[in-house]
This record gives sequence, C-alpha cells and structure tokens, in this order.
Amino acid sequence: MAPAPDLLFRTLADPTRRAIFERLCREGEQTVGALTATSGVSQPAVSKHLGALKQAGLVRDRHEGRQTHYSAQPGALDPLIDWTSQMASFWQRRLDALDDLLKRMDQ
Amino acid sequence: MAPAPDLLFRTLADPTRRAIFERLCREGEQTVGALTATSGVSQPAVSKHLGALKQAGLVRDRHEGRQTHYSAQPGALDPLIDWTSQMASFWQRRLDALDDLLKRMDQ
DNA sequence: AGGATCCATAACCAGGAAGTTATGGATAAA
DNA sequence: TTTATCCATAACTTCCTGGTTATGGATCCT
Repeated sequence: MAPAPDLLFRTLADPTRRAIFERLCREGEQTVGALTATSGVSQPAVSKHLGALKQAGLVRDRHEGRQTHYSAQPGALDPLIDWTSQMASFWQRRLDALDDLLKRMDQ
Repeated sequence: MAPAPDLLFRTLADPTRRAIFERLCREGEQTVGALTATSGVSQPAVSKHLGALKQAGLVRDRHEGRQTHYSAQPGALDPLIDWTSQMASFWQRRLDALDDLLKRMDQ
C-alpha cells in the first residue's frame, strides 16, 4: 500500500503547523507576513512550517516580488480520507461477519 | 471548535503506533503478546503505544486472566473525518465563490 | 508451593523537532 | 544609490518522544 498517509499525519500532527494550514483553507492565499502576524511564533518558524507543508504537498507557493504567497492544495488530503475510510471498512466488514455469525446461530 | 483532532493526529503520527492500530482494525482483538510478535519493537514499547492509543480513545482493552486483549474503537476516527471534510468544504466554498465571480464577469 | 508466562511500569538514553536569534539575498521605496 | 522590507536559511538550544533494559505484580501450570 501507499506510504502516503505517513507524511501527512506527521506533518499535520503539529498544532501550529495545522493551524497555518487550516487558515489557508479557510481564507485562501496568504503571504508569509500575514501568516506570521497571527501564528504566535516567529517568522522563521512560520517559514519552516510552510516548508514542511509544501514538502507534504499540502500547500503551493507563488512568488510575487519580494513576497511569497502560500495557498492550500485541495487534493492533498485524499490519502488521509482514503486511509480513514479503509480503517472504517475494516471494522465494518468485521461487524458484518459478526452479524452473519449471529444469524447462522439463530436458525 | 473541538480540540479533538489534535490528540488523534499526534497519536496516529507515529508509524509503529499507527501500524498497531491498523492491525487491530484489520484483524480485530489481539493480545499484547500477539501484537508484539509482529511489531518489530519490544513488548514495553508496544504496551506504551497501546496506552497512547487508549488515551486517544482509539482502542479498548479487556483483561482476561494474565493477558490483555486490545481492540480498535470504531467511532474514534469521527473527529478526523469531520476535520478533513471541513477543510474540504472550505476550499470548496472558495471555488464556488470563484465560480460565481467568473460568471458575473462573463455577463 | 514453586516456576514460568504475560503484561505494565520505572528509569534511563538518544535522536529529532520546534523554537529562537542572527544573517543575507532579493525586491521595493525614497 | 541608499535604505527598508520580505522571506529563507543557518546555527544553536531545549524539550519531547520513542526506544531500550530492568523489574515486579498477577495469573497460569506442574
């Protein structure tokens, strides 16, 4: 299977980083400066988080003059959705099996 | 909003721990010994991971004699699903807005 | 009862990760 | 051409976490 969820989980595990990503999802494209203003950490810290998010494919960057605009990358969460639904399907299947068993015992 | 996804992301970020959880989802209830056998780490390490998973509400434990059986807790992933779909809805809404804008510009 | 097995906890260690300050390169403004 | 702003990178520090071994309590077997 794809080792894809791993990087996503690791990247989204940090609250500060996840907050940055959430804000990009909510409000769309933002500059580093704008993100720094509300993040509660220093500008270099924000830059590092953005680097991590970018490496995980969660954001895109666009350079414009001396500022860099970052935006959330929609499809990037798909592996996460796939993983959760797969886990869900696993225990669903096991519930079905249990159901079957009970039915067979019933007759 | 609920700070719920935080603990989930942090707990599932570790590959070893996530592997244990995946196995419990796939194969159902398992003893600590059985989980240790295939985890690649020591028994105390497995016990600690199971403790973390339990604290996050991802697993349940059931004591039977001298062994402890662990099983995945289905609904525990719901906050994760909620979070992802919320993020998805955010950029969906923004795409809709863009669509509207383009339509207005068109006429 | 005595020995073996299963698991959890304690104590400790090492690596990584998130934060900081310092700095420099590139672009905009004066 | 200076000067100021924006961002990224480097260097360093601190702390958390995942791993280990050692140990002990509880239960099962002989």
